[in-house]
Amino acid sequence: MANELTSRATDYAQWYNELILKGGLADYSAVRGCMVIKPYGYTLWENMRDVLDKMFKDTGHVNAYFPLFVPKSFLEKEEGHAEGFAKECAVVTHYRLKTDPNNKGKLMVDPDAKLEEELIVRPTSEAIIWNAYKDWIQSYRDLPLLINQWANVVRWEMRTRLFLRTAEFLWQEGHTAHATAEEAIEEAEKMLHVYGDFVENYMALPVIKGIKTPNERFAGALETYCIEALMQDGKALQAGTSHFLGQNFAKAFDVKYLTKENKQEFVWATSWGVSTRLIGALVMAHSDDQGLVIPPRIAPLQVVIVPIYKGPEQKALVDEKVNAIVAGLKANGISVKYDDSENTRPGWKFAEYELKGVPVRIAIGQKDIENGVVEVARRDTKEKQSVPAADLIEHVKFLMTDIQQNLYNRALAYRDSHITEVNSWEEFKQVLNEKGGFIAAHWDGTPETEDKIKEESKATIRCIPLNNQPEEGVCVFSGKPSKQRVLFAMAY
RNA sequence: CGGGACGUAGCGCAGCCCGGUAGCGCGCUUGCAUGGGGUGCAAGAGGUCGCUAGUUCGAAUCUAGUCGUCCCGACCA
Repeated sequence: MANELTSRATDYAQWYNELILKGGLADYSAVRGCMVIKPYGYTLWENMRDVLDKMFKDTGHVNAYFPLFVPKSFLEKEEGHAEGFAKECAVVTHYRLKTDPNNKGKLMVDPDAKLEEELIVRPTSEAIIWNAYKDWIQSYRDLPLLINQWANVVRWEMRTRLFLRTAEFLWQEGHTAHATAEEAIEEAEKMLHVYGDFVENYMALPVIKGIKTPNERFAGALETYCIEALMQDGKALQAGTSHFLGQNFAKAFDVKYLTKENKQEFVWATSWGVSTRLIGALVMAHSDDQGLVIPPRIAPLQVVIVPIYKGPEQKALVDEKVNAIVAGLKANGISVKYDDSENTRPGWKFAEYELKGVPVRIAIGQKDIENGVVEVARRDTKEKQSVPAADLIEHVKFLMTDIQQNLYNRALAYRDSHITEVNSWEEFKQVLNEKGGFIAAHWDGTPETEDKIKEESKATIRCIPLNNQPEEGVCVFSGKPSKQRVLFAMAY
Protein backbone atom coordinates (compact mmCIF):
# COMPACT_ATOMS: atom_id res chain seq x y z
CA MET A 1 0.00 0.00 0.00
CA ALA A 2 2.00 2.89 -1.26
CA ASN A 3 -0.67 5.52 -0.78
CA GLU A 4 -2.38 4.85 2.53
CA LEU A 5 -4.34 7.95 3.46
CA THR A 6 -4.81 9.38 6.91
CA SER A 7 -8.48 8.96 7.82
CA ARG A 8 -10.78 11.88 8.55
CA ALA A 9 -11.33 10.63 12.08
CA THR A 10 -7.60 10.41 12.79
CA ASP A 11 -6.61 13.86 11.64
CA TYR A 12 -8.98 15.89 9.49
CA ALA A 13 -6.44 18.56 8.57
CA GLN A 14 -3.86 16.01 7.51
CA TRP A 15 -6.46 14.04 5.57
CA TYR A 16 -7.31 17.21 3.69
CA ASN A 17 -3.68 17.97 2.86
CA GLU A 18 -2.94 14.43 1.72
CA LEU A 19 -5.98 14.41 -0.52
CA ILE A 20 -4.81 17.54 -2.32
CA LEU A 21 -1.23 16.32 -2.66
CA LYS A 22 -1.80 12.64 -3.42
CA GLY A 23 -4.88 13.30 -5.50
CA GLY A 24 -2.70 15.42 -7.76
CA LEU A 25 -4.61 18.68 -7.40
CA ALA A 26 -1.74 20.80 -6.16
CA ASP A 27 1.70 20.77 -4.64
CA TYR A 28 3.72 22.97 -2.34
CA SER A 29 5.98 25.33 -4.23
CA ALA A 30 9.37 26.85 -3.56
CA VAL A 31 7.62 30.06 -2.48
CA ARG A 32 6.24 30.27 1.02
CA GLY A 33 2.47 30.15 1.12
CA CYS A 34 2.15 29.70 -2.63
CA MET A 35 1.14 26.46 -4.29
CA VAL A 36 1.54 24.90 -7.68
CA ILE A 37 -1.85 23.99 -9.11
CA LYS A 38 -1.17 20.79 -11.02
CA PRO A 39 -2.90 19.87 -14.29
CA TYR A 40 -5.60 17.78 -12.62
CA GLY A 41 -6.44 20.56 -10.19
CA TYR A 42 -6.20 23.23 -12.83
CA THR A 43 -8.57 21.36 -15.12
CA LEU A 44 -11.03 21.28 -12.24
CA TRP A 45 -10.62 25.04 -11.85
CA GLU A 46 -11.06 25.56 -15.60
CA ASN A 47 -14.30 23.59 -15.51
CA MET A 48 -15.59 25.70 -12.64
CA ARG A 49 -14.39 28.89 -14.26
CA ASP A 50 -16.02 28.09 -17.60
CA VAL A 51 -19.41 27.52 -16.01
CA LEU A 52 -19.20 30.67 -13.91
CA ASP A 53 -17.97 32.70 -16.85
CA LYS A 54 -20.99 31.68 -18.86
CA MET A 55 -23.29 32.52 -15.96
CA PHE A 56 -21.75 35.98 -15.68
CA LYS A 57 -22.12 36.59 -19.38
CA ASP A 58 -25.70 35.34 -19.33
CA THR A 59 -26.43 37.97 -16.70
CA GLY A 60 -25.04 40.74 -18.86
CA HIS A 61 -21.44 40.98 -17.69
CA VAL A 62 -18.30 41.26 -19.81
CA ASN A 63 -14.69 40.44 -18.98
CA ALA A 64 -11.80 42.89 -18.85
CA TYR A 65 -8.33 42.91 -17.37
CA PHE A 66 -6.71 45.47 -15.08
CA PRO A 67 -3.11 45.80 -13.85
CA LEU A 68 -1.51 43.53 -11.29
CA PHE A 69 -0.03 46.58 -9.57
CA VAL A 70 -1.89 49.19 -7.60
CA PRO A 71 -0.13 52.47 -6.77
CA LYS A 72 -0.03 52.89 -3.01
CA SER A 73 -1.84 56.23 -3.22
CA PHE A 74 -4.83 54.53 -4.89
CA LEU A 75 -5.20 52.03 -2.12
CA GLU A 76 -5.23 54.84 0.42
CA LYS A 77 -8.22 56.58 -1.09
CA GLU A 78 -10.98 54.51 0.47
CA GLU A 79 -10.18 54.51 4.15
CA GLY A 80 -11.98 51.39 5.35
CA HIS A 81 -10.66 49.48 2.38
CA ALA A 82 -7.07 50.58 3.02
CA GLU A 83 -7.26 49.62 6.67
CA GLY A 84 -8.64 46.20 5.85
CA PHE A 85 -5.91 45.22 3.46
CA ALA A 86 -2.82 47.17 4.59
CA LYS A 87 -1.54 44.39 6.86
CA GLU A 88 -1.31 41.78 4.12
CA CYS A 89 0.14 43.53 1.09
CA ALA A 90 3.15 42.58 -1.00
CA VAL A 91 4.93 45.80 -1.96
CA VAL A 92 7.14 46.50 -4.96
CA THR A 93 9.77 49.08 -4.10
CA HIS A 94 12.41 48.64 -6.83
CA TYR A 95 12.44 47.87 -10.52
CA ARG A 96 15.92 46.51 -11.11
CA LEU A 97 18.54 44.07 -9.85
CA LYS A 98 22.27 44.13 -10.42
CA THR A 99 25.18 41.78 -9.82
CA ASP A 100 26.53 42.12 -6.32
CA PRO A 101 30.10 43.50 -6.47
CA ASN A 102 30.92 41.97 -3.07
CA ASN A 103 29.37 38.58 -3.72
CA LYS A 104 30.26 37.01 -7.01
CA GLY A 105 27.44 35.35 -8.92
CA LYS A 106 24.78 36.86 -6.66
CA LEU A 107 22.16 39.45 -7.45
CA MET A 108 21.19 42.41 -5.31
CA VAL A 109 18.49 45.04 -5.43
CA ASP A 110 19.88 48.07 -7.20
CA PRO A 111 19.53 50.90 -4.69
CA ASP A 112 19.47 53.36 -7.59
CA ALA A 113 16.32 51.77 -8.91
CA LYS A 114 13.96 52.75 -6.15
CA LEU A 115 10.43 53.51 -7.29
CA GLU A 116 9.13 57.01 -6.74
CA GLU A 117 5.88 55.50 -5.48
CA GLU A 118 5.56 51.96 -4.21
CA LEU A 119 3.36 49.57 -6.14
CA ILE A 120 1.13 47.17 -4.29
CA VAL A 121 0.53 43.72 -5.75
CA ARG A 122 -3.27 43.75 -5.84
CA PRO A 123 -4.97 42.10 -2.88
CA THR A 124 -8.21 42.99 -4.73
CA SER A 125 -8.80 45.45 -7.55
CA GLU A 126 -11.38 47.99 -6.40
CA ALA A 127 -8.82 50.79 -6.29
CA ILE A 128 -7.24 50.31 -9.70
CA ILE A 129 -10.60 49.62 -11.32
CA TRP A 130 -12.42 52.59 -9.84
CA ASN A 131 -9.61 54.82 -10.95
CA ALA A 132 -10.30 53.63 -14.49
CA TYR A 133 -14.07 53.90 -14.10
CA LYS A 134 -13.66 57.59 -13.36
CA ASP A 135 -12.81 58.12 -17.01
CA TRP A 136 -15.34 55.65 -18.37
CA ILE A 137 -18.43 57.03 -16.70
CA GLN A 138 -19.81 60.45 -17.63
CA SER A 139 -23.52 59.96 -18.17
CA TYR A 140 -26.41 57.83 -17.00
CA ARG A 141 -26.12 56.36 -20.49
CA ASP A 142 -22.78 54.77 -19.44
CA LEU A 143 -24.56 52.86 -16.68
CA PRO A 144 -24.80 50.23 -15.56
CA LEU A 145 -21.22 49.16 -16.10
CA LEU A 146 -21.02 45.40 -15.59
CA ILE A 147 -17.46 44.10 -15.66
CA ASN A 148 -15.77 40.99 -14.42
CA GLN A 149 -12.09 40.14 -14.20
CA TRP A 150 -10.39 36.73 -13.93
CA ALA A 151 -7.13 37.28 -12.13
CA ASN A 152 -4.63 36.33 -9.49
CA VAL A 153 -4.34 38.31 -6.28
CA VAL A 154 -1.89 38.29 -3.39
CA ARG A 155 -2.66 38.52 0.29
CA TRP A 156 0.31 38.00 2.56
CA GLU A 157 -1.42 35.70 5.01
CA MET A 158 0.29 34.73 8.24
CA ARG A 159 -0.74 31.15 7.90
CA THR A 160 -1.69 29.44 4.66
CA ARG A 161 -3.46 26.22 3.73
CA LEU A 162 -3.66 24.59 0.32
CA PHE A 163 -6.58 26.10 -1.63
CA LEU A 164 -8.28 27.44 1.50
CA ARG A 165 -5.87 30.25 2.08
CA THR A 166 -2.81 30.70 -0.09
CA ALA A 167 -0.74 33.85 -0.40
CA GLU A 168 -1.50 34.01 -4.09
CA PHE A 169 -4.81 32.74 -5.37
CA LEU A 170 -6.89 32.73 -8.51
CA TRP A 171 -10.34 34.26 -8.52
CA GLN A 172 -12.80 36.36 -10.38
CA GLU A 173 -13.89 39.76 -9.21
CA GLY A 174 -16.93 41.52 -10.57
CA HIS A 175 -17.02 45.30 -10.30
CA THR A 176 -20.19 47.07 -11.31
CA ALA A 177 -21.38 50.67 -11.31
CA HIS A 178 -25.02 51.73 -11.16
CA ALA A 179 -27.17 54.85 -11.23
CA THR A 180 -29.15 54.03 -8.11
CA ALA A 181 -28.66 52.29 -4.79
CA GLU A 182 -31.64 50.03 -5.48
CA GLU A 183 -30.11 48.83 -8.72
CA ALA A 184 -26.74 48.16 -7.08
CA ILE A 185 -28.35 46.20 -4.26
CA GLU A 186 -30.32 44.23 -6.80
CA GLU A 187 -27.06 43.45 -8.62
CA ALA A 188 -25.28 42.33 -5.45
CA GLU A 189 -28.18 40.04 -4.60
CA LYS A 190 -28.43 38.73 -8.14
CA MET A 191 -24.78 37.70 -8.14
CA LEU A 192 -25.16 36.05 -4.76
CA HIS A 193 -27.86 33.89 -6.30
CA VAL A 194 -25.62 33.11 -9.28
CA TYR A 195 -22.97 31.90 -6.83
CA GLY A 196 -25.52 29.91 -4.90
CA ASP A 197 -26.82 28.28 -8.07
CA PHE A 198 -23.32 27.41 -9.18
CA VAL A 199 -22.19 25.92 -5.89
CA GLU A 200 -25.38 23.94 -5.42
CA ASN A 201 -25.96 22.74 -8.98
CA TYR A 202 -22.40 22.17 -10.14
CA MET A 203 -20.41 21.58 -6.97
CA ALA A 204 -23.29 19.65 -5.37
CA LEU A 205 -22.84 21.65 -2.21
CA PRO A 206 -25.81 23.22 -0.42
CA VAL A 207 -25.27 26.77 0.80
CA ILE A 208 -26.97 29.21 3.10
CA LYS A 209 -27.38 32.67 1.61
CA GLY A 210 -27.25 35.52 4.02
CA ILE A 211 -25.77 38.84 4.98
CA LYS A 212 -22.75 39.44 7.15
CA THR A 213 -22.84 41.39 10.39
CA PRO A 214 -21.01 44.75 10.30
CA ASN A 215 -18.03 43.08 12.03
CA GLU A 216 -17.61 40.56 9.24
CA ARG A 217 -18.22 42.92 6.33
CA PHE A 218 -15.77 43.41 3.48
CA ALA A 219 -13.48 46.38 4.01
CA GLY A 220 -15.25 49.32 2.39
CA ALA A 221 -18.69 47.72 1.94
CA LEU A 222 -22.08 48.83 3.23
CA GLU A 223 -23.48 45.34 2.99
CA THR A 224 -21.81 41.99 2.42
CA TYR A 225 -23.86 39.08 1.15
CA CYS A 226 -22.40 35.62 1.44
CA ILE A 227 -22.93 31.97 0.79
CA GLU A 228 -21.90 29.68 3.64
CA ALA A 229 -21.28 25.97 3.30
CA LEU A 230 -20.71 23.31 5.91
CA MET A 231 -17.71 20.98 5.84
CA GLN A 232 -17.62 17.39 7.10
CA ASP A 233 -15.81 18.36 10.29
CA GLY A 234 -18.64 20.67 11.29
CA LYS A 235 -16.84 23.89 10.42
CA ALA A 236 -18.36 26.48 8.12
CA LEU A 237 -16.67 27.86 5.06
CA GLN A 238 -17.46 31.13 3.33
CA ALA A 239 -17.74 30.07 -0.29
CA GLY A 240 -18.40 33.39 -1.95
CA THR A 241 -19.26 37.01 -1.24
CA SER A 242 -21.07 39.82 -2.98
CA HIS A 243 -20.81 43.37 -1.71
CA PHE A 244 -22.96 46.46 -1.93
CA LEU A 245 -20.32 49.17 -1.79
CA GLY A 246 -22.65 52.18 -1.70
CA GLN A 247 -20.95 55.30 -2.98
CA ASN A 248 -17.75 54.76 -1.02
CA PHE A 249 -15.55 54.05 -3.99
CA ALA A 250 -17.30 56.56 -6.24
CA LYS A 251 -16.57 59.25 -3.69
CA ALA A 252 -13.01 58.06 -3.08
CA PHE A 253 -12.25 58.09 -6.80
CA ASP A 254 -14.63 60.92 -7.74
CA VAL A 255 -16.76 58.92 -10.15
CA LYS A 256 -19.86 60.97 -11.03
CA TYR A 257 -22.42 60.82 -13.79
CA LEU A 258 -24.94 63.25 -15.22
CA THR A 259 -28.57 62.26 -14.75
CA LYS A 260 -31.31 62.84 -17.29
CA GLU A 261 -32.07 65.98 -15.30
CA ASN A 262 -28.49 67.15 -15.92
CA LYS A 263 -27.47 66.73 -12.29
CA GLN A 264 -24.10 65.37 -11.06
CA GLU A 265 -24.47 62.22 -8.94
CA PHE A 266 -22.01 59.72 -7.52
CA VAL A 267 -22.47 56.21 -8.89
CA TRP A 268 -23.34 53.17 -6.77
CA ALA A 269 -21.09 50.13 -6.74
CA THR A 270 -20.93 46.40 -6.15
CA SER A 271 -18.14 43.89 -6.15
CA TRP A 272 -18.32 40.11 -5.89
CA GLY A 273 -15.89 37.24 -6.01
CA VAL A 274 -15.23 33.56 -5.70
CA SER A 275 -11.80 31.97 -5.69
CA THR A 276 -9.85 28.73 -5.91
CA ARG A 277 -10.93 28.37 -2.30
CA LEU A 278 -14.04 26.73 -3.76
CA ILE A 279 -11.82 23.76 -4.60
CA GLY A 280 -10.98 23.44 -0.93
CA ALA A 281 -14.70 23.47 -0.14
CA LEU A 282 -15.33 20.81 -2.74
CA VAL A 283 -12.63 18.53 -1.35
CA MET A 284 -13.76 18.87 2.26
CA ALA A 285 -17.45 18.51 1.51
CA HIS A 286 -17.59 15.30 -0.51
CA SER A 287 -14.39 13.29 -0.19
CA ASP A 288 -13.89 10.21 1.95
CA ASP A 289 -11.14 8.08 3.46
CA GLN A 290 -10.35 6.52 0.08
CA GLY A 291 -9.71 9.85 -1.56
CA LEU A 292 -11.33 12.65 -3.49
CA VAL A 293 -14.94 12.53 -4.58
CA ILE A 294 -15.66 15.00 -7.37
CA PRO A 295 -19.14 15.81 -8.69
CA PRO A 296 -19.52 14.72 -12.33
CA ARG A 297 -20.56 18.13 -13.66
CA ILE A 298 -17.17 19.68 -12.93
CA ALA A 299 -14.91 16.62 -12.70
CA PRO A 300 -11.64 16.95 -14.65
CA LEU A 301 -12.26 13.40 -15.78
CA GLN A 302 -15.74 11.85 -15.68
CA VAL A 303 -15.06 8.27 -16.72
CA VAL A 304 -11.97 6.10 -16.65
CA ILE A 305 -11.74 2.75 -18.40
CA VAL A 306 -9.42 0.04 -17.12
CA PRO A 307 -8.70 -2.92 -19.41
CA ILE A 308 -8.18 -6.39 -18.01
CA TYR A 309 -6.42 -8.88 -20.23
CA LYS A 310 -3.79 -11.55 -20.60
CA GLY A 311 -1.56 -11.25 -23.60
CA PRO A 312 -1.80 -9.18 -26.77
CA GLU A 313 -4.69 -11.12 -28.33
CA GLN A 314 -7.02 -10.34 -25.45
CA LYS A 315 -5.72 -6.79 -25.33
CA ALA A 316 -6.64 -6.29 -28.97
CA LEU A 317 -10.11 -7.61 -28.30
CA VAL A 318 -10.57 -5.30 -25.31
CA ASP A 319 -9.16 -2.35 -27.26
CA GLU A 320 -11.76 -2.82 -29.92
CA LYS A 321 -14.63 -2.77 -27.43
CA VAL A 322 -13.16 0.14 -25.51
CA ASN A 323 -12.62 2.27 -28.57
CA ALA A 324 -16.30 2.03 -29.37
CA ILE A 325 -17.21 2.95 -25.79
CA VAL A 326 -14.83 5.92 -25.79
CA ALA A 327 -16.34 7.20 -29.04
CA GLY A 328 -19.85 6.75 -27.68
CA LEU A 329 -19.13 8.61 -24.45
CA LYS A 330 -17.35 11.43 -26.22
CA ALA A 331 -20.25 11.81 -28.61
CA ASN A 332 -22.38 12.40 -25.53
CA GLY A 333 -20.03 15.04 -24.16
CA ILE A 334 -18.63 12.84 -21.42
CA SER A 335 -14.90 13.08 -20.75
CA VAL A 336 -13.19 9.72 -20.71
CA LYS A 337 -9.72 8.27 -20.36
CA TYR A 338 -8.69 4.81 -21.45
CA ASP A 339 -5.87 3.88 -19.13
CA ASP A 340 -4.15 0.98 -20.85
CA SER A 341 -0.74 1.85 -19.45
CA GLU A 342 1.35 -1.25 -18.94
CA ASN A 343 3.31 -0.18 -15.91
CA THR A 344 0.51 -0.64 -13.38
CA ARG A 345 -1.96 -3.42 -12.90
CA PRO A 346 -5.75 -3.15 -12.62
CA GLY A 347 -5.87 -3.14 -8.82
CA TRP A 348 -3.44 -0.28 -8.66
CA LYS A 349 -5.45 1.69 -11.17
CA PHE A 350 -8.69 1.11 -9.26
CA ALA A 351 -7.15 2.56 -6.12
CA GLU A 352 -5.52 5.41 -8.00
CA TYR A 353 -8.70 6.63 -9.70
CA GLU A 354 -10.61 6.33 -6.46
CA LEU A 355 -7.99 8.55 -4.88
CA LYS A 356 -8.48 11.04 -7.71
CA GLY A 357 -12.24 10.98 -7.35
CA VAL A 358 -13.16 10.04 -10.91
CA PRO A 359 -16.97 9.62 -10.73
CA VAL A 360 -17.30 6.48 -12.85
CA ARG A 361 -14.90 3.63 -13.53
CA ILE A 362 -15.44 1.03 -16.20
CA ALA A 363 -13.54 -2.25 -16.22
CA ILE A 364 -13.68 -4.55 -19.19
CA GLY A 365 -12.05 -7.92 -19.75
CA GLN A 366 -12.41 -11.28 -21.43
CA LYS A 367 -15.19 -12.48 -19.14
CA ASP A 368 -17.22 -9.34 -19.73
CA ILE A 369 -16.85 -9.55 -23.47
CA GLU A 370 -18.02 -13.17 -23.42
CA ASN A 371 -21.06 -12.19 -21.33
CA GLY A 372 -21.78 -9.02 -23.29
CA VAL A 373 -21.39 -6.80 -20.23
CA VAL A 374 -18.98 -4.28 -18.70
CA GLU A 375 -18.28 -3.64 -15.04
CA VAL A 376 -19.28 -0.15 -13.90
CA ALA A 377 -18.23 1.26 -10.54
CA ARG A 378 -19.43 4.57 -9.11
CA ARG A 379 -17.17 6.56 -6.84
CA ASP A 380 -19.78 8.05 -4.52
CA THR A 381 -21.17 4.77 -3.19
CA LYS A 382 -18.37 2.46 -4.43
CA GLU A 383 -21.04 0.15 -5.88
CA LYS A 384 -20.03 -2.12 -8.74
CA GLN A 385 -22.44 -3.61 -11.21
CA SER A 386 -22.39 -5.46 -14.51
CA VAL A 387 -24.18 -3.50 -17.19
CA PRO A 388 -25.17 -4.95 -20.59
CA ALA A 389 -22.79 -3.47 -23.13
CA ALA A 390 -25.68 -2.21 -25.23
CA ASP A 391 -27.01 -0.11 -22.33
CA LEU A 392 -23.67 1.30 -21.25
CA ILE A 393 -23.84 4.80 -22.71
CA GLU A 394 -27.31 5.42 -21.32
CA HIS A 395 -26.29 4.00 -17.98
CA VAL A 396 -23.25 6.28 -17.73
CA LYS A 397 -25.40 9.27 -18.66
CA PHE A 398 -27.76 8.27 -15.89
CA LEU A 399 -24.86 7.95 -13.44
CA MET A 400 -23.62 11.42 -14.29
CA THR A 401 -26.86 12.94 -13.05
CA ASP A 402 -27.48 10.39 -10.31
CA ILE A 403 -24.06 10.78 -8.71
CA GLN A 404 -24.37 14.55 -8.92
CA GLN A 405 -27.75 14.41 -7.20
CA ASN A 406 -26.65 11.86 -4.64
CA LEU A 407 -23.66 13.96 -3.61
CA TYR A 408 -25.90 16.97 -3.20
CA ASN A 409 -28.48 15.04 -1.21
CA ARG A 410 -25.80 13.60 1.03
CA ALA A 411 -24.28 17.00 1.72
CA LEU A 412 -27.73 18.51 2.24
CA ALA A 413 -28.75 15.83 4.73
CA TYR A 414 -25.53 16.38 6.65
CA ARG A 415 -25.92 20.16 6.58
CA ASP A 416 -29.58 20.10 7.64
CA SER A 417 -28.88 17.74 10.50
CA HIS A 418 -26.17 20.13 11.65
CA ILE A 419 -28.24 23.27 12.08
CA THR A 420 -29.12 23.29 15.74
CA GLU A 421 -31.37 25.78 17.51
CA VAL A 422 -30.08 26.64 20.94
CA ASN A 423 -31.60 28.88 23.60
CA SER A 424 -28.98 29.16 26.30
CA TRP A 425 -25.29 29.90 26.53
CA GLU A 426 -24.58 26.50 28.09
CA GLU A 427 -26.37 24.77 25.26
CA PHE A 428 -24.52 26.94 22.77
CA LYS A 429 -21.10 25.90 24.04
CA GLN A 430 -22.13 22.27 24.33
CA VAL A 431 -23.44 22.00 20.78
CA LEU A 432 -20.45 23.88 19.42
CA ASN A 433 -17.98 21.53 21.10
CA GLU A 434 -19.77 18.22 20.80
CA LYS A 435 -21.68 18.45 17.54
CA GLY A 436 -20.40 21.38 15.55
CA GLY A 437 -22.20 22.74 12.52
CA PHE A 438 -24.38 25.82 12.43
CA ILE A 439 -26.00 27.06 15.59
CA ALA A 440 -29.18 29.09 15.21
CA ALA A 441 -29.35 31.39 18.19
CA HIS A 442 -30.72 34.75 19.22
CA TRP A 443 -28.26 37.62 19.29
CA ASP A 444 -28.84 41.11 20.58
CA GLY A 445 -27.50 42.71 17.42
CA THR A 446 -24.48 44.47 18.96
CA PRO A 447 -20.88 44.09 17.77
CA GLU A 448 -19.79 43.98 21.42
CA THR A 449 -21.76 40.82 22.13
CA GLU A 450 -20.57 39.30 18.86
CA ASP A 451 -16.97 39.96 19.89
CA LYS A 452 -17.46 38.49 23.34
CA ILE A 453 -19.05 35.36 21.96
CA LYS A 454 -16.13 34.96 19.60
CA GLU A 455 -13.67 35.51 22.42
CA GLU A 456 -15.27 32.91 24.67
CA SER A 457 -16.25 30.28 22.12
CA LYS A 458 -14.23 31.02 18.95
CA ALA A 459 -17.51 30.85 17.04
CA THR A 460 -18.45 33.68 14.71
CA ILE A 461 -21.71 34.79 13.19
CA ARG A 462 -21.54 33.27 9.72
CA CYS A 463 -24.58 35.12 8.47
CA ILE A 464 -28.07 36.37 8.99
CA PRO A 465 -29.94 34.16 6.50
CA LEU A 466 -31.84 36.00 3.78
CA ASN A 467 -34.99 33.96 4.33
CA ASN A 468 -34.91 34.43 8.10
CA GLN A 469 -38.25 34.33 9.91
CA PRO A 470 -38.74 37.04 12.56
CA GLU A 471 -38.94 35.50 16.03
CA GLU A 472 -39.03 37.20 19.43
CA GLY A 473 -36.42 35.96 21.85
CA VAL A 474 -33.49 36.87 24.05
CA CYS A 475 -29.80 36.87 23.20
CA VAL A 476 -28.09 33.63 24.32
CA PHE A 477 -25.16 35.59 25.63
CA SER A 478 -26.44 38.91 26.97
CA GLY A 479 -30.08 38.07 27.65
CA LYS A 480 -31.15 41.24 25.85
CA PRO A 481 -34.14 41.15 23.48
CA SER A 482 -33.66 39.84 19.94
CA LYS A 483 -35.95 39.75 16.92
CA GLN A 484 -34.38 36.89 14.98
CA ARG A 485 -31.96 33.99 15.14
CA VAL A 486 -28.60 34.21 13.39
CA LEU A 487 -26.23 31.41 12.40
CA PHE A 488 -23.06 30.87 14.40
CA ALA A 489 -20.29 28.38 13.59
CA MET A 490 -16.63 27.66 13.82
CA ALA A 491 -15.26 28.74 10.48
CA TYR A 492 -12.32 28.30 8.13
C1' C B 1 2.97 37.13 15.62
C1' G B 2 2.98 33.02 19.80
C1' G B 3 3.68 27.46 20.31
C1' G B 4 5.56 22.70 18.13
C1' A B 5 8.19 19.88 14.60
C1' C B 6 11.36 19.06 10.55
C1' G B 7 15.38 19.93 6.59
C1' U B 8 19.87 13.14 4.41
C1' A B 9 18.23 10.13 -3.54
C1' G B 10 12.02 12.11 -7.05
C1' C B 11 8.85 10.75 -2.37
C1' G B 12 8.69 8.71 2.78
C1' C B 13 12.29 7.81 6.40
C1' A B 14 16.69 5.48 9.36
C1' G B 15 21.64 6.78 10.72
C1' C B 16 23.23 11.64 14.85
C1' C B 17 23.07 10.27 21.62
C1' C B 18 28.60 7.29 21.36
C1' G B 19 32.62 11.41 14.91
C1' G B 20 35.86 6.87 10.99
C1' U B 21 34.56 5.77 2.89
C1' A B 22 25.94 7.33 3.28
C1' G B 23 21.63 3.26 4.14
C1' C B 24 16.29 1.26 3.90
C1' G B 25 11.29 1.29 1.65
C1' C B 26 8.49 3.25 -2.39
C1' G B 27 9.17 5.26 -7.10
C1' C B 28 12.46 5.20 -11.63
C1' U B 29 15.37 2.12 -15.83
C1' U B 30 16.02 -2.92 -18.26
C1' G B 31 14.43 -8.01 -18.75
C1' C B 32 11.20 -12.16 -17.76
C1' A B 33 6.86 -13.70 -15.63
C1' U B 34 2.08 -11.67 -13.98
C1' G B 35 -2.72 -9.15 -14.98
C1' G B 36 -11.00 -9.24 -12.31
C1' G B 37 -8.68 -4.52 -5.94
C1' G B 38 -2.29 -1.13 -4.65
C1' U B 39 2.21 -7.92 -8.66
C1' G B 40 6.70 -11.27 -8.26
C1' C B 41 11.83 -12.20 -9.37
C1' A B 42 16.53 -10.43 -11.16
C1' A B 43 19.90 -6.69 -12.63
C1' G B 44 20.74 -1.32 -12.59
C1' A B 45 20.68 4.33 -12.26
C1' G B 46 20.27 8.02 -8.65
C1' G B 47 22.76 11.86 -2.78
C1' U B 48 27.94 18.76 -2.53
C1' C B 49 23.38 14.92 4.23
C1' G B 50 19.42 23.04 3.83
C1' C B 51 23.46 26.87 4.15
C1' U B 52 27.78 29.27 6.74
C1' A B 53 31.51 29.22 10.23
C1' G B 54 34.00 26.60 14.17
C1' U B 55 36.13 22.12 16.97
C1' U B 56 38.89 17.74 15.03
C1' C B 57 43.85 13.92 11.67
C1' G B 58 38.72 13.17 10.19
C1' A B 59 31.85 16.03 10.75
C1' A B 60 25.38 13.79 8.15
C1' U B 61 26.90 13.05 13.41
C1' C B 62 29.64 17.85 18.15
C1' U B 63 29.22 23.65 18.77
C1' A B 64 27.43 28.46 17.15
C1' G B 65 24.83 31.00 13.72
C1' U B 66 21.66 31.35 9.57
C1' C B 67 17.93 30.23 5.89
C1' G B 68 13.65 27.65 4.75
C1' U B 69 9.26 24.66 5.14
C1' C B 70 5.21 22.33 7.50
C1' C B 71 1.70 21.71 11.63
C1' C B 72 -1.30 23.98 15.83
C1' G B 73 -3.37 28.86 17.60
C1' A B 74 -4.81 34.43 16.92
C1' C B 75 -6.14 37.30 11.71
C1' C B 76 -8.24 36.73 6.85
C1' A B 77 -11.54 34.61 0.64
